[in-house]
Amino acid sequence: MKTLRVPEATITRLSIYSRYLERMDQNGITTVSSDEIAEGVGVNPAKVRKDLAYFGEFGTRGIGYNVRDLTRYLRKILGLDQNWPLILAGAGNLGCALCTYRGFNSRGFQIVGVFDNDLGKIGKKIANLDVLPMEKMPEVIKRHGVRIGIVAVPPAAAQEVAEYMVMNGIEAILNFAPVILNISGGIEIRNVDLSVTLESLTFNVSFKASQLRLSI
Amino acid sequence: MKTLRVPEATITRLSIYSRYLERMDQNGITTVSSDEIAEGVGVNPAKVRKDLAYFGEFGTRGIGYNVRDLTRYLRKILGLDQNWPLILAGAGNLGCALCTYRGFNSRGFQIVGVFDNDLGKIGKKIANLDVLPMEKMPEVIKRHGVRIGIVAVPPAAAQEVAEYMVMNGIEAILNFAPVILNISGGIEIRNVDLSVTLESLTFNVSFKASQLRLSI
DNA sequence: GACTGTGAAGCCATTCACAGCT
DNA sequence: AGCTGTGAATGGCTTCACAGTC
Repeated sequence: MKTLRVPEATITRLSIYSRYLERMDQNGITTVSSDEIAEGVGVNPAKVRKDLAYFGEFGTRGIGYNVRDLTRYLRKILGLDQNWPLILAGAGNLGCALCTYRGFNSRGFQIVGVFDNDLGKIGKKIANLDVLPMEKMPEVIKRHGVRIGIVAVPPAAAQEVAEYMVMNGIEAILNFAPVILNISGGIEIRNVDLSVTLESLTFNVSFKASQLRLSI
Repeated sequence: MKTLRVPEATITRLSIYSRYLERMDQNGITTVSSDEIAEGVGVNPAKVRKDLAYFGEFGTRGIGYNVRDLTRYLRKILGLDQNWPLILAGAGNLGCALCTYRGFNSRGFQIVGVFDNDLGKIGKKIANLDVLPMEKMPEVIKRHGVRIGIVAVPPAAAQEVAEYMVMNGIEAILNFAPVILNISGGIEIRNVDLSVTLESLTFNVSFKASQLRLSI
C-alpha cells in the first residue's frame, strides 16, 4: 500500500513517457528499457524507474518493460482509460484553435460545449459545435458529466468565468488567460501562459553569455 | 557580485510579479509590500523577497517596494527593455491564433514572419503577414535579428523545423508540437504541451478522493 | 511598528549505486 | 550479463525566523 505523495513533475513525465511508448508501439517495438525511454524523452534513467515505481512494478529485471502493457498501465494511471468531455469558455481565435486541435482526440479529450457572452459569436459554429451563451453551461455540464473546463476568455473576464464553472460543478480548470485565478475548494488549476513562457526565454537569451552581470 | 544560479521557477514568477505590478500601477498604487504581491499572485511572501534578492535590493525596509520602479527593474531583468521579433513556423489554426494573440504586443513581442511548407497556405495573409515558404526564413531572421522561434507545426515535422531554425541562428524555441525536441548547443527550449497539461488534470481529478488506490 | 533582506533549517525531487531478479 | 527496483546521498528550492533598516 503506497501512500507516498506523487510529485506533480512525475505526472507530467508519465504523460510524456506514455506518448513516447505509443510511438514505439506503432513502430512495432515490443520491449524497452528505462535507458531507452530516458534517452528518448531526455531525462535520467533512474528518474524513469522512480517515476514508475510510485505506481507498481511494471518491468522485468534483465529484460525491461513490455511496451504495450506499460502503455496501458500509464494510460490507466493518468485516468485515460475513459473519455473526458471538456467545456470551453471563449470563442475567440484561441478557442477556435483549441476546438480543432488534433492532439486532443487521440488522448480521449473532446470539447462538448463552447461558450461565449459576445452576441456576435453566439450561434456561430466552430468545428461542428454551436457557440452557446454562458447560461447554457450548467445544462451541458450535467448532460455530459463534464469535470474539466478550459478558460480562453480575455483576462478581465477570466476570474468570473472560472467561478461560474466551479459553481456549476467543474473540478479542474485549464486556464489560458494571463491572470492568476483565485479559486478555493481543491479545484485543480493549470495555467498556460504564453507571455510568461516566452519571458523565461528572453531572460535566458539576454543573459546567456554575460553570466548575470545585470548592473541595473 | 552575485553569481548564484537563478532557479528557472524564479524567472517564471518574476514574469508573473511583473504583470501583477503593472496592473497595480494602472490602478494608481505606488507602493507595495512583499506580502501584498505574494497574496496577489498566490505565493509565499518570503519567496517574493528571495526571488527579487537574486538581482538586487529593490525595496525599502519598513516601507516596501515602489511599484513603478520595481516594474521597470523586472522588465529589464526579463530582457523586456527591448522588443523581441519572433518567427512562427506553422500556419494552421494554432499559428493563426498566435498571430492575433493580444498578450504578446504589450510585452514587446511581435511575430515578424510566418512560415509553412503547405502550398495551399503560402501566400495567404494572417494578421497582415504573408505566409512564406520555409526557404525565406533565413532572410527574415537576418533582416529582423530574430533570436526566438515558435514551432507550431504537426509533430512529425517539428524536429526538422526546429533544426532548420537553429541552423539559421535561432537561439530559443517555443515548441507547441507534442514531441520532445532533440536539439543541442545550448538552445533554450520551452514546451507548451496541452495534452500533457490536461493529463495532469485528469490524473488529479481521477484520484482525488480515492487517495491513490490504483489497483491496476 | 512595519517591512526588507538573508542565513539557517526544512523539505522535496533527483541522482547514485547496488542488491536482486531473469 | 543485463536490467529493474530502491535505500542512501545529493542537490536545490522553499520556508522560517530574525537581524537590520526606515
